[in-house]
Amino acid sequence: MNPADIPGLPPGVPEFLRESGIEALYPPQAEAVDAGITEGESLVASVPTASGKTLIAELAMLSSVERGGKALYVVPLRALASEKKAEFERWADFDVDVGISTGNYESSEEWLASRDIVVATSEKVDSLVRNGAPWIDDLTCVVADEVHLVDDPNRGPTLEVTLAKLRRINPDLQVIALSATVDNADEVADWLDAALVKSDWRPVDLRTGVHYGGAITFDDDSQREVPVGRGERPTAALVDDTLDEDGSSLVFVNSRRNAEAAARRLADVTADHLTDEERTELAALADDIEGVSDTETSDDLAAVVAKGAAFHHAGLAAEHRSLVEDAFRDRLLKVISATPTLAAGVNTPSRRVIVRDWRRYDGEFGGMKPLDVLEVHQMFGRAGRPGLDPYGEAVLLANDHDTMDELFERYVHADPEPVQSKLAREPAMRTHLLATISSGFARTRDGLLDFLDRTLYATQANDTTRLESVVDSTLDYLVANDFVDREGDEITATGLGHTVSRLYLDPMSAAEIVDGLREAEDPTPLGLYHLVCRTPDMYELYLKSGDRETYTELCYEREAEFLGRVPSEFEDVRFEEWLSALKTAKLLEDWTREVDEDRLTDRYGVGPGDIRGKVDTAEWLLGAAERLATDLELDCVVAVREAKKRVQYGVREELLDLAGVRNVGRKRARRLYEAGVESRADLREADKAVILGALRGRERTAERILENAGRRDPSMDDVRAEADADAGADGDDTTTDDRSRDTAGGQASLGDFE
DNA sequence: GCTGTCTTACTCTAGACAGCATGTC
DNA sequence: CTAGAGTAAGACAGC
Repeated sequence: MNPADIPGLPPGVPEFLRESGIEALYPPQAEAVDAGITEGESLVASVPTASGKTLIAELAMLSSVERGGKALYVVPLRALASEKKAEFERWADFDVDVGISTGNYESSEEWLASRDIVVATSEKVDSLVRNGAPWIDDLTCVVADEVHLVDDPNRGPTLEVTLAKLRRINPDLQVIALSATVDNADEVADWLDAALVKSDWRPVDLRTGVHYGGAITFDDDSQREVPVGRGERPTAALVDDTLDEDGSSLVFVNSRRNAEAAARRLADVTADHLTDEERTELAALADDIEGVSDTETSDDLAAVVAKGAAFHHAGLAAEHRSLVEDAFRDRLLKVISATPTLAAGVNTPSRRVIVRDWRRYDGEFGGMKPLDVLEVHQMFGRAGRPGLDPYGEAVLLANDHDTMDELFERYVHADPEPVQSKLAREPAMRTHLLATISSGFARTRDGLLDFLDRTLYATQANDTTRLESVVDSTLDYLVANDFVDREGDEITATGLGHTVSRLYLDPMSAAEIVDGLREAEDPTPLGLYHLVCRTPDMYELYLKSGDRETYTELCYEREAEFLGRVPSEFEDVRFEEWLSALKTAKLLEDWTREVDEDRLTDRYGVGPGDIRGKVDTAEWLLGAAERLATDLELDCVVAVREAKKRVQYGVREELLDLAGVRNVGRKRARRLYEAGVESRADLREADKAVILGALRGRERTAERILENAGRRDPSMDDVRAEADADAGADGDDTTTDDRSRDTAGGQASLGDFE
C-alpha cells in the first residue's frame, strides 16, 4: 500500500512519509489501514518487535487528531515514554503537539489538556483517572503499547483496569493495542471489540537457532560453523564471529553478576576489533560513565566500556543505562551482556542475539525455572536492525545434543504462551476495587461486578464465581480497614479511602502505615523508614548469608524504635520479612547519615541504581504517610515530614535547610556546613571567600547557589577562595565518622566477622 | 620457586510503576 | 529440597 492511499490523514503526511523513506507500508501496516485504523476503528496488532507497530499507532493517532480528537499513548516503562515522545515529535510540523506524563516527569495539567498526543505510563493514566483529570474525557484514541503485559501479575491488572475505565468513560473510544505475537491475541481483540491483525512478518529476516558443537543449527536446518577453541567459551566464539562481519551482539544472561562477569571476558574479545578512533571515543565514554557515580559498579562498567563491551542491568544508574544504550545503537559498543531488562526496555537492536541462559532462579518455584517462550522471543526480537543489518540472528546455547533438541522444541519451534488476566489476584483487587468505588465507577456490589465484566478477566473466565468470591473478601477487607462504608446495597469510599486511592497506595500499605502512625508518639526516623519499608509497595532487599544474624541483633538493639509489634523470632516467615524490611530501612538510615554511595553499595550488596530506586520509593511512601498523618490529625506529622526530607536529600538533620537550596546536594551542603555556613540565611550573609572555598573554587556554581539562596549580590568576581581546610580528605570524614559511630553502637559493619 | 590448570567447596540469584512540588555533583 | 555459573583457595604438574 502506498502512503497516498491511506484515508483520513492530515494533509501532507503521505508526502512526509515518502520523504522519510516510506514508499510502501509493511504488510501488517497495510492490513491495519484496511481494518480502518485511520477511520476510528479499533485494532489489536499482534506482530513481532520492529515490524512497524509504532507507525500503526501513529497513523491512528494522527487521523484521530485530524478529526479534532486527542490521543493517549500508554507505555509500560518511563524510559519508553520519553523514547516515544521524542519519536512523535516529528509530527510537530503538522501542528500535532506531544506531551508526557510520568511519575518523575509531569507536565502541568493545563498544558497536557492542550496537547494532541499524550504519552504516559499505565500507572500514571490510572492515577489521572482516579484524580479526575478533565482532559481524559476528551480522548478519542488510546494506544496500549506492549499490551501482552496484562499477563504480568504485578502490573498487568493496572493496564487492564485502566483500559476498561477509559472505554467506560468514553464509549466511542478507539483502542489500538500493540502486542508481541501471543497465542490468544483473538481473545484480547474480543475483549476490546477490536479487529485483529496477526502476523509473523518482519522487515529484517530473522534466523533463530541453537549453537552446539562448533556450529549454529538454524530453524531452516541450515548451519553456520562457529568453532569454539580450546579453553574458549561458546559465547566468546559467537561474539567474535559476529565481529568478523562487523556486527554487534547482545548476550542475555540470568543474573547481574553473570552479566558483569561475561562483559569482563567479552571485553577481551571486542578489544581486538577496535579502530584507533573507536578506542579514543570509548575512552571518553568510559570517563563519562565513571563520572556518573562514585561506585565500584561505575568503575567496572567504565573498564569494560573502554574495551568496547558493556553490561546492563537494573543495578545501574539510569545515566549508565542510557549511555550504554546510546553507544550500542551508535555501534561504538560491540557487545552488551544483559539481564532481561534490556529485552523489555528501549530499542537496542543488534545483529546477533545470544540467549546464553534460558533458566533463571525463582524462589517461589524453588530452583531454576525455564524462561517463558514469550520472554525468549522478546529477546530474539532484538536481532536485526531494520535498514542496517542484512539479517538478524538469534542463538540459544546448548552443551549437549539433548539440550539442543529441547531448546528447539521449547523455544525455536514453540508458540508463545497465551496471555492470561491476573486481575483476580488479591493485591490487584484491593487496589482497583477501592479506586473503582472511590472514583464513582460503581456504588454497589452488582455495579462492581458489572464494571469488572468489561475486563479481559471476564472475557476469559467461563464462570465468575471465583471473581465474585474475591470481590466479596476484598470488600470485607476494605470495610474492616475503614476504606469503604457499606449501607445496605450502597458502597461508598470513606474520606480515608478517597485519600488512599488518590495517593495511589496499595490499601494494605495504607493500613500498615495508619496502624503504625496511630501508635507512634515520638517516632524516630528508623522507625518510620521501617514502617514504609515493610509495606507491599516497597521491594525488600534480599537477605544474604550472615545478614540474618546482623539484623536480628540490630532488631533487638533498636526494638524500642519500631512502630507496631515486632514478630517473634519463631514466626519464621514474618520475622524474615521484618528483617528484610529492616535491612532496607537501615540502608535509608545510612543514606540520611550521609554515608557515601560506594560504601552503601558494598555494605548492602546493591548497585547505584538500586539505591536511587529505594530512596525514590521511600520518599513517595513517606510523602503518602505525611498526608495520611495530616488527614488523621496525628501528632507525628512533623516527624514524618522531616524523615521524608532527610531521605529526599540524603542528609543529617542539620543540613536540611542548606540542602533545600537548589544546586546544593548532600555533598555540597556538608562542605558548606563544615566551613561554617550552616543555613540558607548564612548563604546570604557569609563571607564569599569562605563559600567559594567550600565549593572548591567553582565560581559559576557558587554564583548559582547564592542566587538560589536569594543573595542580593551573587557575583563572585574578584573573590578569592579561602583555602579548603581539609582538601583531599573530602567526603571521607563523614564516612569515617559514621563507621566509628556504628562500631561504638556495637553494630556489626562490614569487616566485622564475629 | 613460579605459573598455569584443575578441583573443590561454597555463594548467590530479574525487574522498577506511583503523590507532590521543584531541581544533584 | 531444587540449578548452575562464578569465585576463591588449595592441589598439582610442568618448567
